[in-house]
Amino acid sequence: MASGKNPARERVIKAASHLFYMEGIRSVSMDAIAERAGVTKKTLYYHFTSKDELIAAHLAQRDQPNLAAFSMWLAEAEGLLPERIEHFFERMASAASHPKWKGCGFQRTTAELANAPGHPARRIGAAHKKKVEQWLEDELRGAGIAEAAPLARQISVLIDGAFASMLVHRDPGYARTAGMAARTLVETALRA
Amino acid sequence: MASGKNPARERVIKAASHLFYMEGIRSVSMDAIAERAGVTKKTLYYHFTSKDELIAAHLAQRDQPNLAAFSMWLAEAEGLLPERIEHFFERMASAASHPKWKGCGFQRTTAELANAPGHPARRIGAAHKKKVEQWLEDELRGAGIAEAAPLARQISVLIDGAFASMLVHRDPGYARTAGMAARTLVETALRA
DNA sequence: GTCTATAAGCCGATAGAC
DNA sequence: GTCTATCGGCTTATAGAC
Repeated sequence: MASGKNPARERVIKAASHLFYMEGIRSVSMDAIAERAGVTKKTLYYHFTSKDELIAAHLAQRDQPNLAAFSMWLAEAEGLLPERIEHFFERMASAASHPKWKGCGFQRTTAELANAPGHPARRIGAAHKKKVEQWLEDELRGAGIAEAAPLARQISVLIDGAFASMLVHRDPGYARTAGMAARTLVETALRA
Repeated sequence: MASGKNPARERVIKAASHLFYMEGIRSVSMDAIAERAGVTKKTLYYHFTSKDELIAAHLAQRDQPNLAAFSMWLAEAEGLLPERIEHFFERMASAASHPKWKGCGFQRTTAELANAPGHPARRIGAAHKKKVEQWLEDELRGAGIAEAAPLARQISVLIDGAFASMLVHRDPGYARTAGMAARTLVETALRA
């Protein structure tokens, strides 16, 4: 479905994704998306019946790549679990150091749609974060942590806290702060 | 109209504050604010030269009450520091249980203004979070923690992570998750 | 309360593929 | 011939600002 079979549709999602992440949801117009995608608004509304649907499609497309990046950041790390977790947060910090970085798209979209709890994009965002949590739980259990679920939840809270703090203060150092906390929590769990 | 004890400017800020928090920044119009405040748009633009200025004023007004609430949540707690910190997060959870709760206004405003790093409201938001961090540091040091600064930073990341996670999943339980993590971190620091 | 700009969404028509 | 994907222009509502 999302293969190269539909150039225009793909270009629209790509354009929307870029603009939504860079500018925010509500400040981006459908006209701007159409222009950037190189299609007319008629084509845009042929593929997406509303802006809300396009917002959801944009987040849906970011789901897997995001999970893959997270997975890689942990997989590439060497050493024992505490060091590997800390490396993960170090990678968050370096990602946030890029000048175009503007926080977590899922979190920002959720914040901007706080008045629309049933919005399709909200569901996709929540599902994405749950997947992160589940992935963490599997990794922790695989590394020998017995009570993996609560620790995975705690680390996922630290991840989102790092995203939020780095954006507020424009300081990647907060990911390292979160990493130290996560390391302490993992070490404590390993001792139990 | 009904001025006197309730000056127009105050009513405008109060109306804006309510609408911005409930609906988000960009989805609230100046007309809606004027209507809710019971003033004409002429009066509104007499007190605030732009919407951006009003956004900043709204956050500035929330700064002190927010800090006061945080302070109370910790002050009212009994027991030792780890229990008191956990109580703080429990109070976050109960605040988030109210049906009208929609996350942290500072965090959501920052997210919505992610494309405007120099926006006055961004500076006020960042300053507010720094004050929270500083207040935590003072409290921790007062409770006998030597290296209070890094721990305060870690707990502030947990606070923002709790705000973000509770909003995404619409589940106050994430504040308790953050509370357990914070408790572990405090206990570890106390042992050092 | 008026102005100007711009937002989201809609419509009839059409060229090429099957 | 029908179907699919595309195009340009238009309507109505509402935005911020004075």
